[in-house]
Amino acid sequence: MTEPTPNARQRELIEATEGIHVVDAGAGTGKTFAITRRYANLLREGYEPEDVLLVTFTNNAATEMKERVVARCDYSMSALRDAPISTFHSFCHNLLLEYGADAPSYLDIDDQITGSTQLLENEVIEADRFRTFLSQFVDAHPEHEAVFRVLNDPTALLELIRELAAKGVFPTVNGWYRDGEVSLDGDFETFEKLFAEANGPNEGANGATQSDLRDSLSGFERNRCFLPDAPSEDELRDSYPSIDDRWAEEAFMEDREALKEFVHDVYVEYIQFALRRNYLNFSFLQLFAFVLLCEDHALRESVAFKQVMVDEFQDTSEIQFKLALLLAETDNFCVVGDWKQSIYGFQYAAVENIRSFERRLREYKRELNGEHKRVDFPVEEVNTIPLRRNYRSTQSILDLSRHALTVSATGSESVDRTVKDIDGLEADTDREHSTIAAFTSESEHEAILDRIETIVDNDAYAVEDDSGDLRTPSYDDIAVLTRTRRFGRELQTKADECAVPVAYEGGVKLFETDQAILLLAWLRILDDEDSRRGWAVVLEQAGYTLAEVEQILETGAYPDAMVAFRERLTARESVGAIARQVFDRYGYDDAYASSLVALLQDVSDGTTRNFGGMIRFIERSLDAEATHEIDDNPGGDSITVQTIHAAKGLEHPIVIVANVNRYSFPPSGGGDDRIRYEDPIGLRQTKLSSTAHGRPHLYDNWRYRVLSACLGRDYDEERRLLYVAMTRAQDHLLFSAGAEPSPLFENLPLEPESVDPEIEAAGIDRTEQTRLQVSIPEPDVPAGQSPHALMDDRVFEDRDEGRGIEFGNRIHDFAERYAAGEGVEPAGEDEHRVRDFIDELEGELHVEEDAYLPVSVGEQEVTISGVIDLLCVTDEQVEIVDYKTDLTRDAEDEYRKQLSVYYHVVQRLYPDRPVSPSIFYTASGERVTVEPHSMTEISGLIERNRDDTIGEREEPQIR
DNA sequence: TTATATTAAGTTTTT
DNA sequence: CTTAATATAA
Repeated sequence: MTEPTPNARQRELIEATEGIHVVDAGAGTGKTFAITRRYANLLREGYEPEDVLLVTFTNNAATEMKERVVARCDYSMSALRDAPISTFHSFCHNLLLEYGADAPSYLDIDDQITGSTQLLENEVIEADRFRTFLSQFVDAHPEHEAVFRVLNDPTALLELIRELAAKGVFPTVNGWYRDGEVSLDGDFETFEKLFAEANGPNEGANGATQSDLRDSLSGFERNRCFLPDAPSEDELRDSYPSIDDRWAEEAFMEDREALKEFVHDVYVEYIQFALRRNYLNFSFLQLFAFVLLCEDHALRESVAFKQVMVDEFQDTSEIQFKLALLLAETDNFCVVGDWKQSIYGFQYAAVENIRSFERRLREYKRELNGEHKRVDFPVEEVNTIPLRRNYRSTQSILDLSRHALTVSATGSESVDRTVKDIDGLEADTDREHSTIAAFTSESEHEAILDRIETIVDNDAYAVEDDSGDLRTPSYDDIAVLTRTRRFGRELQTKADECAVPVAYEGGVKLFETDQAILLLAWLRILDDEDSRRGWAVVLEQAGYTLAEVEQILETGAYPDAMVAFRERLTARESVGAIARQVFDRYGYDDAYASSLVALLQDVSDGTTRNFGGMIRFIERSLDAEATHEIDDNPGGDSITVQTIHAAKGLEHPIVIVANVNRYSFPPSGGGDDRIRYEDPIGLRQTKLSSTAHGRPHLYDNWRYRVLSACLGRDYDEERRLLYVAMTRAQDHLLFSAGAEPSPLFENLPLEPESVDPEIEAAGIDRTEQTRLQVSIPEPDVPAGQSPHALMDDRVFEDRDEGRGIEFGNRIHDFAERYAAGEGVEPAGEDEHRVRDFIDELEGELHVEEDAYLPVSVGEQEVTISGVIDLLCVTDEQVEIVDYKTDLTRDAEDEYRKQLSVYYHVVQRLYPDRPVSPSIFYTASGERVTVEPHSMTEISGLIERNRDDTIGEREEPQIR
């Protein structure tokens, strides 16, 4: 790809190598391009790579940056290998490895970070360790009993610790680090303002009506039980239209000493627990790096950089902003981001970092310079560079996307921002061919698939190609973006049934796959502890009826083959090896299986055969709904389905924003954490344990009730998500909702069309499964047919007019070997013609390619398989050749069916070029191109064929 | 306009 | 189970 010339703004960024710069880099404005150019420019100006810190959001981004920098400067990839182009986390990791041994001592913790301290990456394992820690903790601290009882989910505490760490609140052994405690107490003055805002009277038709706060406190006592000190609803809502101001203080002021003590002790002791077990989590990495840089002035000054750049600044947390400041030696400080695309609040990203950059910068400098000067450069002058030219989308898409940031997300919410307040982007392209539309349907999944089918090959949805021309769209050009992962999975299932090619991208719940369930069952069998449960799964899976399974479990008369298999597993050394053998046995040879093997091998240290531990790990992973990135890209021409989060940074010619429904976008329900840390009210518990009425009981915390009524819910991030989704689109943008669209959908300036999908939602039961055969040695595969099964058998009679199958085989054999370049000599006229024919072909030749085509027939999923004689592939096209030794062309209609199957297989392999199936008649040297049947026709042919032979081709019986 | 009942959900994911 | 938005009754 040739790099374009930077525009004026980009050039400003590239050349502004001194001073503080905030780059407001809108979507698709060539941000990465400009950053890498700026980096290269710094090197050109004489900076060494080790002078320049460039922080990215992900490791992938770091690698990509390096690659792009290498392309623009004299340094090689290996020269930049150790350059500080990395994520905050890996920077901190390296820093601690090198200088961090005593970092814990600044928190008065004696344990050290040593060379053997590992980064614990798997959160399921960490949760497990945390649970272990917590049960010990409770035993050791009976004084915390009252707060501990309040917890419903112990791992929520771990999440709280992560949150505190991300916000720079750290414990020391005897208290809190620096002014951490102030944050925990919250800020009453700020809260008072929120209270006043929520409590301001509303404007009614005739005079003032009650405040939002008074309104939302109606039913204050319904379905809950407060401690006796709580005011009654009548007391609380005594005055009208606003409640009495004194309630602000009454609610805010609360004795939280016990709570703070509890959180403190859990926090600091968990850090100690982790250090003693030689591990750190991602949060502690940043925590210790910050403490180290804060306290060790000599070290900070020695590692500080002459240049600091932070990419994706809208996704940084408070602690990361502060880390960046500590790492800057001068005011050569450049942050790049787009507040409109800040969608990682749940990972404690703080939009304010970029939205109120200057204020935070000054605030943090003051804070960090408290008793020692740590940020030794002026922060008064900040230059803002807006990147507004968008190289991705059409103007109409960009114009609409601004509305996303101002739509109200509920029926009642009012957004106090208008479209005019949003800085718009300007499209680089003049083309204005975009279709922007919205549709609703009772059956949304089908409606989406239906729409996809109308888009593909439809010039009304033409998309711009690399050279700026319009071309016809294919599946590849379409992406369906969803708020929740669940909808994407559902859509994928539906698409499989309707034979629409889909590639789901993003994390997969690995432990919910058949593979994992089966493996878990076998581990249970091996473990003995819960072997009945394991056997039940395995037997049922093998096709035994429930009654039979019960009987086998009763008598313990397990099938011999299974017992033998168990013995073989027992001999295995490691869990990884066991997993591999199980998958081999069942014929699982896919990405899920190999990921499972790798993961289990990884978490089990590769050596232990601790089945109990492994079973627990899998169970925990199931509980936690843990997801794993699986490299399962089938390739080929297929639509992309992914979450909006996963799509960030990407672009697609055609985007369908799907599932914009009530309860889904924005998602309903809030967290039910019992201990929370919220700005500006600080640390709170939603329930209180007390024996006020004799028995211990969990009371609702009336103060929290009032406080949270003042905070309300903020839907800004949901709007930004919608914005991100919309700005992924290059050419066309569609929105889809079901029976109950979200206000986000209804309030967009669009006129939704209600559609009735025509795509047949044929309730196809997938029969595809792989079973353990107990008496049949071969694993059962999907009902298989060869393309010949499609054909009318009569055509084979007398086909070769006496030349025979033997003859045909010989010619095929010769053709295969000759095409493969084996240097065989032709014998006979047919073989000579084959040789001449092959010699004429230009392109890459593939012989005897296996072809599998899944076809939905009625309620069944059937896989047609066959062998393609010859494929000739060039950049422009792909030719399929099937040799026929027939003397006549009488059977051509039948052969057409066979070639059609090959055609569809090959077309999926090479979606970008035309595919032409043809027959080469060896008897005449004639080559005939065949018009392939459509998939629907093929499935019809199979059905007809099957009906003729009913009863003959039954599913292989199990057992 | 306000109080109560009903409803239908249960995120997102990188390090 | 819990939350919060909305429909409905008063």
